[in-house]
Amino acid sequence: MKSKRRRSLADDNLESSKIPNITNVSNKRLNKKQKNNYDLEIHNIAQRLKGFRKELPIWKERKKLVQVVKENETIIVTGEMGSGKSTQTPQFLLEAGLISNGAIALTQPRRVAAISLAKRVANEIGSKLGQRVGYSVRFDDTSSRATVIKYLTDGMLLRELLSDPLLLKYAVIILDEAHERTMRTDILFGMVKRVQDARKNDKSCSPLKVVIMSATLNSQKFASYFNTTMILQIPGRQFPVSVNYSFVPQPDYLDAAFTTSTQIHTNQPPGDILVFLPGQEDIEILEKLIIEYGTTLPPDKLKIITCLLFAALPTEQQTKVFDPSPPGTRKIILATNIAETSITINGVRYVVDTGKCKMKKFNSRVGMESLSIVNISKDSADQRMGRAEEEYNKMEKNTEPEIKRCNLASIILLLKAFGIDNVLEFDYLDAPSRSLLKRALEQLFILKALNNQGKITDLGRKMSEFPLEPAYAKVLIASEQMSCTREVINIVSLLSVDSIFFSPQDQRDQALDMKKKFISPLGDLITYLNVLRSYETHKGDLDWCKQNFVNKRNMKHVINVRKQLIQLCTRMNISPSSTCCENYELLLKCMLCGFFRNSAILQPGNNGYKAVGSNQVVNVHPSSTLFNKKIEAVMYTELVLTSKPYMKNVSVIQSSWLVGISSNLLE
DNA sequence: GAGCACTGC
Repeated sequence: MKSKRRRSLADDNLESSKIPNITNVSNKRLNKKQKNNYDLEIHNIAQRLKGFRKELPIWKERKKLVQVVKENETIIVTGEMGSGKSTQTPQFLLEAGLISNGAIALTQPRRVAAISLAKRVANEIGSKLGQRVGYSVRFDDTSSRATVIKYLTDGMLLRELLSDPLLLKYAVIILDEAHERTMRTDILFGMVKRVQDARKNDKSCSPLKVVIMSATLNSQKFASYFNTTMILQIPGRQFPVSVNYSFVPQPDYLDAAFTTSTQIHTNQPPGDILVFLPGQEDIEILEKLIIEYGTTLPPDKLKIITCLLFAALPTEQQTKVFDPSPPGTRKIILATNIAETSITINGVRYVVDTGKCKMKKFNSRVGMESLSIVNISKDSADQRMGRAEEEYNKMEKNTEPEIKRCNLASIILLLKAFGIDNVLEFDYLDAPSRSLLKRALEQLFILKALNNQGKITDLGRKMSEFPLEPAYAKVLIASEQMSCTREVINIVSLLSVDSIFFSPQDQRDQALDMKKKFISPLGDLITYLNVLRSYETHKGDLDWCKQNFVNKRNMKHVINVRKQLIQLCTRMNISPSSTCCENYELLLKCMLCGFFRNSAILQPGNNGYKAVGSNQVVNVHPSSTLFNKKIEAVMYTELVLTSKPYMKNVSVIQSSWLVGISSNLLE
């Protein structure tokens, strides 16, 4: 446990709040005089920002940076947050005239980061967003032909590889936040190496420069993987931070978090407290404890207000953390790791870190995912800033990369679509285990995305075009023959969010009650369709959503996904409006084309279900509308291991449908 | 009759 002064959580955007953002102003409605004023203002802002740029630690290194990029194919740049590397590196290269034959791409693992960096840099070079500087994230692309500096999510660059295998648009690719080791960045490492080689060997192509940017830890590993010795270290900014450690490990982290925060409250000067906890349950328990403690405080003490922060919380409640604490109060924010990278809160002076987080692991043997509480890595702790010293030394240096612990089916299909036939021998920075790879290949083979030689099929190539897990893409393509594409698009979109419902703990019964009117006897998938239909009848009205415990933010995402899938289907000559009307039997049969392995048969007696593929005993999750319903045969989209193996998103099927199902599948 | 870290296309 520790408490300390905390620096801003923002990376390179320390001053962005002080800068008026005018990049979103529409130019169309301005008259000529206004237009001139507007251009002048952009110019003025860029001038003012020049001062800020010169104060960044990376400014002193700019000549060296440009020189090493000129002299090397690949370089590693390390630097802590606030060094300015993400905003300045592309500008230095641009100003040095290094990119006459293509643009600069800079990838980020998160959308918000890509967007805010692009806005910031657009202001700095005095350009309108979407002109010389732009960004590209899912559902939102502001880049144009004029764009020379493009910020994009790692997933977007992966998608661009499908249509532009040599990335010829770009002269420089910068992979930022490399230490985070998302599955997508890990694949990009191998792919940019290949693209670099391919362009070197093809005299008609210009060479590709690669810059890997990461936190200081582990730069050597990147250097040897990329066969370079060029590591440029940028000093970070200095912040007055004091770290207080607990002398002994804390067995009960929740109790320790409670004691530490209340001690800070009684002994330390005003300033808000941010507490990192692994999940919603702990957050809610600790809130109760703190509120109770608050009632015991003498009237002359600061009052405590609590704020909760986790991803599943509706947006209005999330934004409460940004309200400044009223005079005479101290705000205690109880958060998951959403506050580690994604959200910046002003006014926080103390951080209490339990050092725990939840991590998803995929068990390839049984094909189940589970979520467990684990110790965070040093990378993470540094981000959260320090913690009990003894425990810190015991921590793993880095979080285990995603590629070693997640389901690889979709990423393997993408590699196959890139023309990598032998995915076992792909040049991974860290290779995933054989069993994870085998499981992914098997799944793709069963879906007929791969043939028995492991080569990608026409169907597999089509599937890879969709931003969906392979089974969903398969169902979508199968829906063309079965004339139910409209319904499948809806279902697949609805399944793209964690939950379309919101159920606050204190209103659980009301939430369940409101859900009843949507319930279909055929199970969860058709129930979701009913919710979507009603949501659209009410035009997405916020009050309707609240009344019915429907998560508006997630529904908006559903609508966005649907729009994208409709566009993709149209482009691929799959009519997105073909409908089975309300022939749900046909619809569920179609879903079975992707999920036939995910079916289970009710066991005699009270022994749950037996999964068809693996013969293991599985149970209907209590959140399902089919819980306790004793259906003869069911199909599910997800199997999770918690206290038992549970099936989620469960539908009624007939066991007779399973006979000969694989011969019915698309070739 | 259980349990819902966080991203991304």
